[in-house]
Amino acid sequence: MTESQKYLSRTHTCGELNENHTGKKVTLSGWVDRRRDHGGLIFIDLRDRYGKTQLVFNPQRNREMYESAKELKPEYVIAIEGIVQKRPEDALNPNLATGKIEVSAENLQIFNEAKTPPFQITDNNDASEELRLKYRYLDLRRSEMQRNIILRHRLSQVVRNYFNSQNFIEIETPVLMKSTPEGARDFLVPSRLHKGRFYALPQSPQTYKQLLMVAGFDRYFQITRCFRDEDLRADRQPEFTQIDVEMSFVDENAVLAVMENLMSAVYKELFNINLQTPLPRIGYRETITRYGIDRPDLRFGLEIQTVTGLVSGTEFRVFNDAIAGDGVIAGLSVPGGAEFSRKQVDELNRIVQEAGGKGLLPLKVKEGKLQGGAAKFLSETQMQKLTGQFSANEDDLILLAAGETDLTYKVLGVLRTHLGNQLNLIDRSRNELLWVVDFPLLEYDEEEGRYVAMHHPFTSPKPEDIPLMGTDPGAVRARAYDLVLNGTEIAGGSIRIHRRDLQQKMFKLLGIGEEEAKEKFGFLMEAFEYGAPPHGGIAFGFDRLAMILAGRKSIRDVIAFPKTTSAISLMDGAPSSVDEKQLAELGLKIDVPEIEKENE
RNA sequence: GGGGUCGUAGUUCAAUCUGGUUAGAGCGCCGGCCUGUCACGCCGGAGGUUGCGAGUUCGAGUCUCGUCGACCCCGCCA
Repeated sequence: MTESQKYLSRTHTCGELNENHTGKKVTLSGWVDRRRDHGGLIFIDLRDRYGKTQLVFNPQRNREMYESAKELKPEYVIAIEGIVQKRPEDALNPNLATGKIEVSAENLQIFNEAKTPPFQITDNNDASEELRLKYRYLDLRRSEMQRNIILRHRLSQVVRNYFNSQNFIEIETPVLMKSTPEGARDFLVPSRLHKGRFYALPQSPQTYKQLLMVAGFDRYFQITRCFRDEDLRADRQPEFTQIDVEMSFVDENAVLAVMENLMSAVYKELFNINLQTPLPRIGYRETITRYGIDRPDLRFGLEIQTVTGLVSGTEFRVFNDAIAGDGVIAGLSVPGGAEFSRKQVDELNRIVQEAGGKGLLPLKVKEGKLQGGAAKFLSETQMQKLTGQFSANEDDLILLAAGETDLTYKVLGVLRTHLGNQLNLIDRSRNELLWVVDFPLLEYDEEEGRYVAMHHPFTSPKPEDIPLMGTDPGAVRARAYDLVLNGTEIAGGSIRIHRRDLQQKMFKLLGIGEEEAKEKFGFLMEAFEYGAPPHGGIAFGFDRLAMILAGRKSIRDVIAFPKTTSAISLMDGAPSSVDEKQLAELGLKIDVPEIEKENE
């Protein structure tokens, strides 16, 4: 029947028919979503990416159609020709865009039958992610996933339109590039023409976009894939997408303003939300002391207070040791926390210790006084000042931590995030964007015994801090900035070094010798000698941005074909071993004791 | 590299703590009935190497060890 039949070409999608089409002869195609067989009457929901439309097979209207509808099972791919008719008044479906009409079938074409899928293609899908990933093409049929992917598409369109309207040029940069030191592990690609040599996949197009600035493309952007061979997380995949941006003849303010306008366009176009700009800016040091993290979630308070001076001069060793060790005493106040059970407080203590801290000193606010192990060391005045600084009220719980400065703030940051979630303090309807600025240029890497770039080696130091490069490298601040949305870093960038001498100084600080610098970055250094403009830029984590905008907890939900936390593609089995012939062509030998057998 | 949660029917889970008869339920699937359903309804049925391997035991889904896999976190991710 299907072979001899003329191909039925759709005239409409499954999401667009309404009462105005009543009486029209139409053809729809799509997947059978559900069949409701009443014996004497069969309903079928036909689904495509635009929506669902109810088909009705009435034996009194068309006996043959009715009989053939009995064969139809979920996920069959069909075309149906029929007449649009209004539904009876008492059989409307207000939950469906097409719920006022139905199509009475007159002609059916089955393009393809379908096996029973391993999980049902429904919105309230509870299949395991493992199964969804293995059958990703089925998972992607679900409207929830389609919404995510379509939102991602709309986001990329807004981005392209915005940058185009602002005179930016989209330029593609190589995916096969030179392996560079510093940063993440590279994915390597062997070369057949040059055996024993390797390309690297870009961790980001950083050097290329700087060279484009030297070339005079003073406003560049690209939505591009980046690769980092590191361990995965809910918000980290080995390949991910960046919105990469670079501008010439700009300072921080110009870059930030362009990006704020981009975010305004995104919220306006996608959600019709007017974003308040300019966005707040907070210094790195300040965000650490207030939130214990460089990407604070501003959707809730619970700010950290530093009380080192306030509790000095006591007999309490924990405080005095911290002070003597040049550390801090800081904490936060939990509203109503005095009612926590012993077990709950122990749990918080455990979290702090897991994060590397020594522990917490809990102080309950009861009848205007503080209760707890540390309380007996505090004078009446100190207690009052403490409750004052924390703005603590009756039955609140002040949690203090004492110790080395960076660690103490870090553990309090972990504690703050935990409490924000546990106590449901996070207002999920809010979108809290902010800039974190004035990052340190370098951080000391204990393992390597040298300074490493906090951002990357091309980040410019603040001009007034350049003299410190020789004397106190750790104190040098960078012209770097991060954009943070609801506690997630969604973009990071900097004003770059554009002079060879300063770049060389930077390499030297990083322990990259002149030879190595020449060998790895000689092309960039040379370019700087032919007239490099001052420039700077930024890169957005496109997947993370899409994830947050889609209200998801994992970037896997906004990536069509993501990998598992062990970097495997469950659908196609990548990575896989290759045959000897391929290896021989590349001049490669595998030196792994036991190559794991691929499943299937 | 480290820590944690999980792995039982096609699927989502129960039975595991406290070892003991035939490993249950919802959804799906198959068959039957049903002309206004839309998560249709009703009746019946099929469906299991309890991830894999070893050990303890008279006896293991259950306890122990190993291993594989998924997910979350730390390290790592300029």
